[in-house]
Amino acid sequence: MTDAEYVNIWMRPERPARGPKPVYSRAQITEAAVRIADAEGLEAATMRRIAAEIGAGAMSLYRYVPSRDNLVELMADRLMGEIDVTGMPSGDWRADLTRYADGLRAMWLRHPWIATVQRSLPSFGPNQLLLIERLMGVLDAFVSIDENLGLVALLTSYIEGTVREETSSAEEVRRSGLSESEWMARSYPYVDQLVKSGEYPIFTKIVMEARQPHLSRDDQFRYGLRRVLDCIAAALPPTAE
Amino acid sequence: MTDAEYVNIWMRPERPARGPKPVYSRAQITEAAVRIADAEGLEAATMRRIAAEIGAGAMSLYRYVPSRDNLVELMADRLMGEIDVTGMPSGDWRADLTRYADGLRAMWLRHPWIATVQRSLPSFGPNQLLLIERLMGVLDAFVSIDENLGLVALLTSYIEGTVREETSSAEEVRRSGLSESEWMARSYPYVDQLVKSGEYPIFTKIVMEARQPHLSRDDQFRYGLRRVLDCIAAALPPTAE
DNA sequence: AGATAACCGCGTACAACGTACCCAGTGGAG
DNA sequence: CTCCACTGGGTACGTTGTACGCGGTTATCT
Repeated sequence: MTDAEYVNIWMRPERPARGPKPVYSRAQITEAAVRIADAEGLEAATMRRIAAEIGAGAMSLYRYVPSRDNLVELMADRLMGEIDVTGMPSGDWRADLTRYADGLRAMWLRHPWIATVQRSLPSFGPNQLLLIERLMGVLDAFVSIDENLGLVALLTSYIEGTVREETSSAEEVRRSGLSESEWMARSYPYVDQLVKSGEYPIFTKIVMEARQPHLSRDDQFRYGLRRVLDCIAAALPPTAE
Repeated sequence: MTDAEYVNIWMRPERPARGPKPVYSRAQITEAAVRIADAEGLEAATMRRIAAEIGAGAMSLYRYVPSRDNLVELMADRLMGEIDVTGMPSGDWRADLTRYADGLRAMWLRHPWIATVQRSLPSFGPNQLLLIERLMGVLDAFVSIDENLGLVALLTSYIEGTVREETSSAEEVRRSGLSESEWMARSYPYVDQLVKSGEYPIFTKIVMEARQPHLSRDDQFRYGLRRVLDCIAAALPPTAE
């Protein structure tokens, strides 16, 4: 079986049997790539840039990783490892799911570039697998596996959807290369024109509302999360609480 | 004001005052790009490829669109236009939101590449604006604008989250260039190894369950949607029904 | 009517990307 | 010791987005 015949990175052995000791490692490369993506966006994490970060030649990375796409999969799984799900299920499903929600959101806020990579089903890295076991273990005693999948998907969708909205404008500012105030000044005329046209009353209400003092992002998230958890509670048998 | 100073495509006028008549149009270019992306994925919609599709030179496109990123924004807004929200609010909020949900999901299934483009707040294209007005008009009479934003976000997150899951493995197959059966055969050893290890009982349950006959995707979606709508109903005042 | 300036389509060119290929050197297995 | 599977990495190729400039076209101004 040649390297090209692997369809999944996780099956490919990292260390060879013979030959000189490798100087670098998958973990080290992944770490460097994540560091660059955090600071300058995923598109800045090019093979040459990552190699330079760890002091290697560009082509050396391909001894450890079959392609850039696969490296991004490694990066995504590394991020999953940041979500603390130890001790789940604890017996208090609400507390467990809240901890997961906070952890997932915090991870996304640390690594907003994760929004641009779509994970696919077959890419079950070790960290993602562990997350699935622990997280779905929380409701496993109460509902069928199908129901469990649906409820976890609902929760995760809520978290990812809201955090996507939270980070998107910040990412846009970063990608444009403009300062935030300058970017706001550039965007203003368009929004102002829409508001003044009078054709978009609800959009206008949103804009006006956005200018008022609000709950913090955290509180807003918690508020919505409580609603989702209530929704989940309604799907559980009465024995669950 | 030079072209470079526009921060938003929607402010840039399409037609000039003087000079020869343009042969092409933004709409035509966007249409061609969407057609290519549907058939071969967003990454296949390169500037040269799009230009070839409409019989133009590669650089001609830049007379109509400032950059490829902006063209993708145009494409995304064109897709928003496919969601039928005419006649909303109709007075029956459940029916309205169900129609929106079905429309959004169907659009994503037609254009799965939309998952890879992250929309940002400032990019309010005409179709997106219209969608916001109609969709948020549905609950506008019952709740505050903040509450409305939260509920619509919850609904949209559910739809996009589930449809993302639906399309991700199909997209993976397409990107790999393998046939579906060949791809399944390649993936099998890894999943099998995980199952046989005995370390992932819940993952194993998921895999076993997936081999059994199921509700259709549509029915599964409708089932989850009903749960989300019930959750929304709980947040509305009693006068809403 | 003629001059002007703003626009048109598009060919050429360049930098940056992922990565195929090749090389000389290295160290465990026989 | 010999062998060869492996190492890091240099060179090179195809593809990408797009800056620039050309010669032709047309609405506006003198």
